[in-house]
Amino acid sequence: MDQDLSGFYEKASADPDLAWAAAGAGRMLGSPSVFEDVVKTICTTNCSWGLTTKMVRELVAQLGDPATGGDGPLTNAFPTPAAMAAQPESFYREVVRAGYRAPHFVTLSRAVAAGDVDLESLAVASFAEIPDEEVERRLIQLPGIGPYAAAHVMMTLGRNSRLILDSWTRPKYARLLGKRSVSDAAILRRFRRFDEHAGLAFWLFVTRDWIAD
DNA sequence: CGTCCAGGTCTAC
DNA sequence: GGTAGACCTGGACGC
Repeated sequence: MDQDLSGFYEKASADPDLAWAAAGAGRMLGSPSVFEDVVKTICTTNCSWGLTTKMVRELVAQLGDPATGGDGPLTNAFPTPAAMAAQPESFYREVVRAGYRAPHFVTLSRAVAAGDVDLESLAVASFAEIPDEEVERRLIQLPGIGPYAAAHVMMTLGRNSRLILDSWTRPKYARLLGKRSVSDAAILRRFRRFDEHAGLAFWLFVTRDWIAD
């Protein structure tokens, strides 16, 4: 919530389809840690939302620390990298039901727990210190993270340049335009004017109806 | 009961 | 650089 989006609002107010957002819309809610957002985002890939929440629920129920999460199993904290690193691949397949994502969770959590991969620095680094290109490059290097997932994680970091293009946003955008489908190139062109806020502009465009007005 | 596919990614041409 | 194929799961849908 501490992001300064005045630059975005300036451009949004000049766009008839997004002028409404200039009243103060615009943050993607992030998790307490980048690790948590990365894991959760992997859980959104190539599956139903129902399965996504099921996998996350299982991770939290099985590996989350009740002591730091409040009272009771429903408020467990999200598992730490170390807690996830201690589990074998079979746990992620058989208990979490993560399927082919299982080895990704093992590789990722062990790399983070061992200090070989530093995700949390991405949350505090300034745009000058680590430009979006570099953040995206590092994220895509992670197992199970591709262009879609990198864009999604970046939004939670307040890095709004990349567009979240997936099987939900693409048809939603096309539907809002009254078209059967729209190419990615056309979508990118439409939001190019928002520069470093292009991803946010696109996201607000396709989620506008989530906000009652 | 078989096929398709959902908030994709990765490998191999 | 662009693109088929494979890949876990589980709910929806057709037969």
